[in-house]
This record gives sequence, C-alpha cells and structure tokens, in this order.
Amino acid sequence: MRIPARPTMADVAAAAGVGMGTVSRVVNGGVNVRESTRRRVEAVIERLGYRPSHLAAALSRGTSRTVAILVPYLTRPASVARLAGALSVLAEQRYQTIVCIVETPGQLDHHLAELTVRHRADGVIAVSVPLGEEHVAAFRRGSVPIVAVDTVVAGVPQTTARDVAGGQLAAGHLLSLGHQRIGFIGDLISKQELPFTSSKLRMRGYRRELTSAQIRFDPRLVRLGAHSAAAAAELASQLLTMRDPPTAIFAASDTQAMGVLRAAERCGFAVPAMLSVIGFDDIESSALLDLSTIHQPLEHSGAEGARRLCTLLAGSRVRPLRQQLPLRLVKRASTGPLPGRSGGSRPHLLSAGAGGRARERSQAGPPAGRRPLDTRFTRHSSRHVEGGM
Amino acid sequence: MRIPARPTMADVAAAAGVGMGTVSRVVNGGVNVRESTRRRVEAVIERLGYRPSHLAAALSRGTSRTVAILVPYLTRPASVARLAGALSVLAEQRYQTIVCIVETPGQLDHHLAELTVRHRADGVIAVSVPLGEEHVAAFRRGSVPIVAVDTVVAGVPQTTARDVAGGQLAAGHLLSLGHQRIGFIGDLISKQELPFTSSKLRMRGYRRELTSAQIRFDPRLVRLGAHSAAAAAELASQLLTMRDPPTAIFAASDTQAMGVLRAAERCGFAVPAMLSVIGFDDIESSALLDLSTIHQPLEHSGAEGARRLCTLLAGSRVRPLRQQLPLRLVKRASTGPLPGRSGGSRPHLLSAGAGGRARERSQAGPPAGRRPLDTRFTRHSSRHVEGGM
DNA sequence: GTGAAAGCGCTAACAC
DNA sequence: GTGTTAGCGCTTTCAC
Repeated sequence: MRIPARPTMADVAAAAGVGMGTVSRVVNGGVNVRESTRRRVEAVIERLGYRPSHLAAALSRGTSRTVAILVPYLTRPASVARLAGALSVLAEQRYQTIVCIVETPGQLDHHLAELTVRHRADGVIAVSVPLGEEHVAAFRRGSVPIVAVDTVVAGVPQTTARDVAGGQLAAGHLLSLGHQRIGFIGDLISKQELPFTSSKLRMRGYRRELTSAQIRFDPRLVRLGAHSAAAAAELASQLLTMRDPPTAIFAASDTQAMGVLRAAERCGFAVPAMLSVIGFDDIESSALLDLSTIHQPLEHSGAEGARRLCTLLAGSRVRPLRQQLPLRLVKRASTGPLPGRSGGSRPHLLSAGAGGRARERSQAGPPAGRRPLDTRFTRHSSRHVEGGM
Repeated sequence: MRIPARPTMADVAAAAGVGMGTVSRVVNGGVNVRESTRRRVEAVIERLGYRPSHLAAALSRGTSRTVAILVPYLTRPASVARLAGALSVLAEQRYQTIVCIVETPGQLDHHLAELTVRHRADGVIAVSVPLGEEHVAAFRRGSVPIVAVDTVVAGVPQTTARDVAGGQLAAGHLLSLGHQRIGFIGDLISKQELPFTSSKLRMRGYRRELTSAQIRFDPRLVRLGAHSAAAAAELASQLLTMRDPPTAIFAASDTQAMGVLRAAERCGFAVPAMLSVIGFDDIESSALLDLSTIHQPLEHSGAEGARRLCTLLAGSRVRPLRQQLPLRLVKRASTGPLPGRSGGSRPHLLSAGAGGRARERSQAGPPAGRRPLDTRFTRHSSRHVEGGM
C-alpha cells in the first residue's frame, strides 16, 4: 500500500478501514471512540505521517482560534510590555496571535484590509493605535470583535490609563517640591505617523496642574520632538542652556526622561540638586536609573485587553466598556526640592559630576559664560550654583 | 432581493449575474475582467457587504501566507530587536506573522504541536530558541520550512553571531587594558527553562582568551544567575566585596552589565577608574549609559532570518547554510586601563560619586573596612583610591 | 473575457 | 460507537 505524499483524513480512514468521522474524533481528542479503534487509527496516522490541515479544520469549523494585535513601536519598552502581557494571556487561552506593527496610516490601512477579511482573525486588540470611526466601522462590518488598550476608541471596549491625571500627578509632584519653572518634553507627531495621543494628554495634565497652581504657562519650556532618549536629550539641552532654565523637567515617557538625565549630566546640572526630572510609565530600567516616574501597569494593561477580547469571543459582553487602570507616583532619586528651599537632597546617579567625554560633541554648544563641560565637579550640597560648579 | 447575513462569493456571483470565477478575479486584482463587468461586480460586493474568506481562499490555494516566529523573553531588548527586524521584513513581504513566546520546554512542545500541523504556518523562524533534532524532525515531517536566528540548529539555515569570538573580544579588550582579574557574570539556566546558549558561549570565549593570556582561571570570579540587571547587580556586589575583587567585569549581556554598573556605584567602585565593565549586544540604552560592549546587529539578524525564510518559501535554496554576522568591539567610557598602570581614565556616568540612597539597602552589606556609601565623592583623577574617595 | 465544475481537507449532523 | 454525507467558501483549470 503506497503512502500518498500528503495523506488526508480520507486516506487515513481508508487505510484504517474506518469512516472519516472516526478519524476526526481520534484527531480531536478521541472521545466516543472505542479504545481499540483509536489505537488502530493512531497507528495508521503515524504510519502514513498524516498531519491534519489547520485550514480545512478552521474553515469547516468557521473559526481559526487566531487573534491579531496591532501595536506600534517595538522600540518602545511600554509597547513591548503591553504586547507581552497580551501574548501571555492569549497563549494561555490557546489562541495564536498575529502581531502587526502599525506606526503609519499606510500600515494601518494595510493591516486593516487584511484583518477585516472574513476568517482571518477571530478578534483584534489595538494597542495604543488610534482608530478612527471608519476603522471601527470596518471591523464592525466584518463582524470582527475588537478591544482597545491605551487608546480611546468610540464604542469599543477599552483599557486605558488616565494620562491627563498622570500628567497632573507628575507636575503636581514637582510643584509640591517647590518648583515653579517646570519644563515639558514630549512627542512631536510627524505627518507620516499616526496621531498617538499619550504624550499630548500628559502634557494637557501638566498644563492643567500648572494652571491650578496659578503658574503662567511658558511655551518656551515646552519642547516636542522625536520619541527617543537622544532627541529628548537634545531638547533638554535647549532648555538647560536657556538664560533662565527650568528647575524641573517632566518628560512624557521614561525613555525621554533618560535623555533628559543625560542632558543634565552633560550640561552640568546635578540631579536632583539643580534639576528634578520625572518621567512616565515606570519601565524596567527606570528603577535602575532611580528615575522618579508615574507608574502604570503596562503588562497588565495588555493582559486585560486580551482577557476582555477572550470574553468577547466567548460570546459574553465585557463589563465596564471603559476600564481605567490606576496610575501611581513613584518617587525616586531624580526629583527633589527646589534648590534654596529645603536643600540637602540626595544625589541622582547620572548627574553627580561625570563630565563630558571628549569624543562626544555637546549637542547644544555651551552657552557663553558657562564653564567647559569637562572641568566641572558637582557637589551635591551646593545651592544656587550655576552650571554645576 | 434580500441580503444574506454573510454573503459568499456565490451570492455575489448570482446577484451580479456572473460566474464565481469572475468574482474571484475581481477580488484578486481584477485582471482579465472587462472594466464594465468589474465595476458591476464591485458594486454588488459593496452592496452586499461581501468579505472574502481568508480560510477558504487559503485552503483552496493551499497556503495562507502566514509564518510563525518563535522567540523567548520579550523582556530582553535583544530578543525584541530581533523580532522587530523579522516582523518588518515579513510585513514588507506581505506575510502575516504569528508570534510565539517560547521560554520553557513545555511552551516549545505546545507551539511545536501547533506549528507542525499542516497549513498553519508556511514557515517558521526560531529566534534564540534551542531546537533539538526531534524538533527539526517534526518540522521536516510536516514539510514546514524553518530557519534559525541566534541559535545553532543542525541542518537548518541559520543566522548567528560568533558568541565565543565575542567573548574573546570582550575579555581581550580588558586584558589589553592591563586587567588580570576579570570577573564574568552570566546566565544560570534553570531546569524549567530551555537551554539558551549565548551566555555559555560568551563565557567560553572569556575563558579561552584568559587561557591564551596565560591567566589562571579563577572560578570564584565567575557568577551565574538570572538574566536581569537586579540579579547581575547582586552577583557583582558579591564580586566587589571579595577580599581581592576583580578590576574588570565582563557581563554576558548589556542588561546584566547595567546591573554591574549599579553595583559598582553602590559598592563605591568608580567606573572605569576602579572597575571596568563591558557588556554584550549593544542594545539601545548602552550608548546612553556609555557602556563598552560587543556590538552585534540585532535587528539585522532578525531581518536576515526573515529574508532567508522568504527565500525558502519562494522555492529557492538559501546560500550559506550558516550565516555569521559580524561582531564588533565598541569602546565607551565604562572600560579603562587598570588603575596604577596608565591612569587618567575618563569617568563613567554611573560611578562618579553618587552615593547610595537611604531607603535602598545595599544588597551585599558593605565590607569591613570600607567607608559607608553615602560619604563618598569620587574624583576622577584619583588613583589607587579605595571606595571612590 | 467569462461560466461551470472539480477540488482543497475537514467538521458536524444524522442515521444506523 | 461508527459510517455517510453535506457543507465550509474559495481557486483554478478548462471549455467556450
């Protein structure tokens, strides 16, 4: 008896002398099959090297137990953490997961077209990706359930954090330390990108908090640029080389805050003695760098989104359509009281005197009247000193 | 004319008064269809809200244009970078990608079972995941093409870096700076985990290089633990509180090197004045922290793996079965000459005098005879000083 | 250019 | 328990 190159279930049935139904039962757990029959069929399966076809099974069943997740920027720790949280739940629930990187409108359209097709994904999780009504409508027309994480999408179950409140929390923390001139560094969204909103919302919270504190908003203290430590460092350098630099900087993300720390070190601002820095997200390396920040449960948000999608797929309704995850201020060593107020703050790692390195050109040339970068040695207890001397 | 809940291609054909073949052609690019016919069919498609079935199309065609990627540890920047590189190429080639997180033997078996099924994945990329012969055989039996990235798998096209050579490069760099007592911090693989090999290979390079330099291998200078900055910091503290601590430490990854930097700072070892630190991978934050390291093209390796898989899927053979990507020593500020040899090294960020913070207990208590952490202020030009004073 | 029809390989309902 | 069969929804010859 010759073995077909790619035996099908029918081949197995024939070879085992049983009907296809029996083979199907054996393949799918073997319930309602006599033990001896099961063994015989399994032997044939083994002998023929039979592999069931996922496609045929899924088509017949009408579902493939596959979900898709839209996520931007694998370069950002926060995105990755959310993705990881979702993947872990999905794997646990025995769903396979298609990951789609979505950063530009073009990519969104592309993946939308693929995912709104019938039978491609049982459901979709949109992480941080801003979906318009037309996108939601497309999924609805395709009867593809969708949930959102870290992004507000009308009419869709969503798991978010209060970015505005978080911005207030950060600014409020700095205000409570006596700071009045507080800089903000956030994302500048280019035309090619999708309009990701968290930076903007966090800035809104910052402005709101400043207003509550009766502090005049100074647009010169706000700098927007690419979402990277390097870009943030450049922007922070601009702030720190102003005639009247801020005494604190709120960065819209920890990644950017790290750039600020770097800039502070380069420009000779001891942290937190001369400059307080706070970030947002509480990614893993923030603890390592002792960065004060706004903590949000990143992995958990992805996991929650996945769970809610599973609920939807199981045919249930999800309970609160808008789920808000808690935010929390994490005070570490990068923020401290305004110099000259209570003094004696603990020093931060990155700013305690390491000078510039020769091969690195300072990104913003040293301002007139400021010492060259490589001759400074900061003392933590110094007050009202300029330039870190 | 009533509209079926989920119209099929047959419904469209009937409503448009054409055959199914025509509708199929229209849906798939509309070649060989008269303009007027195409319009008519498209109108019906729109009116009925027809969505093609991916499953049916794929089953009929015999392929789903979907690949799977096995990757461990989304918590590791290196894994994520490789994943990102692969996803980007795959999206470009219009493949959808199923991402499977694989960290334990159980997860590997699970995903293996799912992916060796017929018609699930057109091909598979294994990133860093150690596959045994039995796994390769399973994919072969299922006729599922597979390529490996950052892992050696017998008989499978693979894209790797010379980890052993990289370890030699790192150790050699430290040796060339005059260091003789060189510590190593690497991964301890638990029984529950898959036997990931890079740390071990890098250590092999380290030992090999030491041997070449006629330096006796001291097992006390080798510490293995969990792959995290925190665990590495703990291990580094152990090394630094020895009676005769190493003057340099090679960490098997940048993440671990960051833990070492942190430990150095806590234990009062100025970097690189008193301790040189080198990592491996050159992840993004390494530049920010000015960490010397061994650079390897992470994203590129993922991209190459993806390209090679695509080549395989296109029916071609891949050229060199074993593709080796170049490794490169990146000298930054965390490594310097052995104290007392040439002196005058540039200071490293994390070690220039920031003291411990009160609420953080030092992980390994300060050794007898060493100053308390919070009273030190390091001067860069100092030599032979202990504790950073 | 277009229509008809034979698969693709399985699941599930139903009869025995 | 087990066999039979009708779909699942599309692609792709092949004839016209």
